[in-house]
Amino acid sequence: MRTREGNKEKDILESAIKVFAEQGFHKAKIAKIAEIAGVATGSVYVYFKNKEDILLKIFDQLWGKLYSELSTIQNSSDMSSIEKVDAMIDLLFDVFTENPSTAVVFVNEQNQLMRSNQTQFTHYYEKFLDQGMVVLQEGVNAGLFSIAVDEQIFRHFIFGAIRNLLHHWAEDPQNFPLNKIRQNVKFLIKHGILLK
Amino acid sequence: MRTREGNKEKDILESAIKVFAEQGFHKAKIAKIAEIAGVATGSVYVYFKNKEDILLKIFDQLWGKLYSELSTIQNSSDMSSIEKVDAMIDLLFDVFTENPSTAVVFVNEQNQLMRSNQTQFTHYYEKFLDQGMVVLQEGVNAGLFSIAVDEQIFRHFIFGAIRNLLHHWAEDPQNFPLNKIRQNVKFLIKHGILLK
Amino acid sequence: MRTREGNKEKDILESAIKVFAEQGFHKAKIAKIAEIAGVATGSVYVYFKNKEDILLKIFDQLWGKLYSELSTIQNSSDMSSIEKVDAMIDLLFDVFTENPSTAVVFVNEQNQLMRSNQTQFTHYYEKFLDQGMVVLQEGVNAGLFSIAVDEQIFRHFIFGAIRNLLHHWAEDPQNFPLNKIRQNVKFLIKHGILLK
Amino acid sequence: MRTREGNKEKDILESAIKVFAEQGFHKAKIAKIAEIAGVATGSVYVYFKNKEDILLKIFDQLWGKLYSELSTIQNSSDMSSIEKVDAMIDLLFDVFTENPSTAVVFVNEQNQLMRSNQTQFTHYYEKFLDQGMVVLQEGVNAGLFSIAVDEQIFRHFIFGAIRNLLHHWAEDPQNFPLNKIRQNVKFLIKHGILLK
DNA sequence: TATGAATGAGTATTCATTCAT
DNA sequence: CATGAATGAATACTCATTCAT
Repeated sequence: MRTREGNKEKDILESAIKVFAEQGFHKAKIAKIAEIAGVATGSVYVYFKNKEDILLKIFDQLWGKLYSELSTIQNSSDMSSIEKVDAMIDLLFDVFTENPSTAVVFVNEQNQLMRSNQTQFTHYYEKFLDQGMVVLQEGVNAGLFSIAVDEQIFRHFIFGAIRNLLHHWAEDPQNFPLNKIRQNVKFLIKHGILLK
Repeated sequence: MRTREGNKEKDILESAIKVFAEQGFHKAKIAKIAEIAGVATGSVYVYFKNKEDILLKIFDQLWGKLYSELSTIQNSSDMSSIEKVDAMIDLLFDVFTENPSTAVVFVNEQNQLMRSNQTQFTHYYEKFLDQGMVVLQEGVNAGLFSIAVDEQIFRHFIFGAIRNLLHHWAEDPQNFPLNKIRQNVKFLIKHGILLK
Repeated sequence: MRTREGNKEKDILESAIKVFAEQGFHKAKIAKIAEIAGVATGSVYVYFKNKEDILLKIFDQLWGKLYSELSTIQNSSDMSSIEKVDAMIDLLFDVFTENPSTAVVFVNEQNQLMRSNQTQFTHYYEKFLDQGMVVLQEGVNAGLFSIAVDEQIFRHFIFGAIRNLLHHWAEDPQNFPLNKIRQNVKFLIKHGILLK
Repeated sequence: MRTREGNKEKDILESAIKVFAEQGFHKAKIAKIAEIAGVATGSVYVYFKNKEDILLKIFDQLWGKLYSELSTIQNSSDMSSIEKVDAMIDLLFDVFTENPSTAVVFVNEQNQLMRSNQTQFTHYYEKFLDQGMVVLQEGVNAGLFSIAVDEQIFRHFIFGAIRNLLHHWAEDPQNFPLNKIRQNVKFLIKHGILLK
């Protein structure tokens, strides 16, 4: 049988994102992923080493894209550090808005995967985070950002905050309009909650 | 009773926290939890309905304690809203510092559990969050906190931030001294990253 | 604590008959039997060696009673063989009518028990059957009953027939009035289905 | 397919009949059934939903065959009702003689299964019994059979009698030559035990 | 490449039985 | 005798992975 133009690997990956988002990694069944992808169970193992490898490639794709786009922002010499931070936040929200299932998988599974698979996890993730650090450092150097905050701590602070918001948005999009979240995050990062 | 002293339920709960923290819920084996608790496998089912019930009771205990202590803070009429927010943050860091394994279990398992078990999840969690909202609202009413931020969004913002920081601290306590994290979080929440 | 006049062994036996009848032997739980009998789980093992022993004693009681009453019939010198056969059938129907749960347990469990526990099974059962054979033999000797039929075969024939009818009566007493069954059985045993 | 020839479903079914007959349903182990069938444990679940489903399919096969053959008898216009009854009895004895293990499973397990699984039990069983009723009714209408006997009662009478005899034959074939049983049953059904 | 029937290791849970009190 | 908390052996079922075709 000739598969027209079908990209089975892509089909399986997209199917897996849906199933992982709905069922969670552990409860997701390979047979179900294959069924939705329209391929045989065994075909999954033609393209992926095992179940975890699918998850790994999902994150590889995700962070590869995010890193690539962040690089573009970072290289925009006409943007201030403040604008770059806003653009970073927009980038995260844009990517996850377009791929809500991916957001759910990211929120629910990435931590566990990173724990059990420290060596294989995509290097794009670290590169993305490092790139973000550069933006922040530039702001500090330019006298725009406070030096009272440790960069590593800030990175986990802001990342955890956004991740949690995306999580709740993905579960209940109605009550958490993304634009409002986006504006609030930008404001909080810059000014905190204290007036003045 | 065959065993003179000892609270088996407590032993099992503490053992389970350790094992869940180390292996994650899915990979944790009941037999291992029983072994570490020093009881027979079957005894686990004398005190807990099933594996998930152990997790539920871990969170019930955790949020029960946090809610109780937050209530004390909230009722301290001699504290300003700003001091109360600081106290809340200290509370979270204190409790998790004293129970690092619980912190890991919280970070890794609570989301998944809440998804698959919305009805049974401890009500203390919601009460804790609501209590936190009251503190924030008081600050807004007192003209101390910005009204530019939606309360629900702020709650998930700050909660996600702290959770992520605790996660990285629990995994690598050396490189993330908790006191520094604590001070940075307090600062960021109040002032954000912008100078002035 | 003093138990007034309570005969715990009897209570447990009666409770067990109910539970075995409702759930079947394998699905019946000792804890449930104890609960209904109003005793502690462990007390069951004061009076019975194990679960199977309860069943053994149920049948011992049943066949002991049936054998005893059959002996009375057998010794009635004023009854003809035909009358004795009728009386035997009445006896079976009477005993099981008074103890429908026992009928269910007999029908569902005796075969399996006899298979797995050939040595311990109550000797009253065999004695009852042997006694029945004597009645039959007397009828043959008196020229009343056909000699075309093997006694062993007849014994299993009539016994299986009655057991099956009791089974259906116990499950659905409305649609199988016992008196009608009783009359039909007596007729069939004597005359078969052929007219003339 | 890894195995060239061989019908695994059939192998498992036949293996299960043997094991169920020897051990009884509850004591039978899936692993043992698989071993005797020459397949892996998991393969059992490729063909059967669960342990009970195997039993269900055993009875489906059994009663499907019996019903089919009884239909042939019933449609034989050249047989009298008396001959049809004889043929029915022969049919039962023939089928069970050829499959002694199936006879044992039937005798020991069908009642319990029908109780716990009223909805799923094979419809062939009821159809078989109904078909038998038609034969009997024809005999009554033709003035051959007594009308003193309720059909439902007769059906359970004769069925229980034969089942019990098969049971004892299956357990001890030496002492119960089937041909003798068969002849005796035919005689008893027609004439009963009374001379003349 | 693609398939899907076959595999078998792995584990939560049950419950008859025990025994310290 | 009576208790019931504690025990731990026993097993049906799942599902990621394989491999003959």
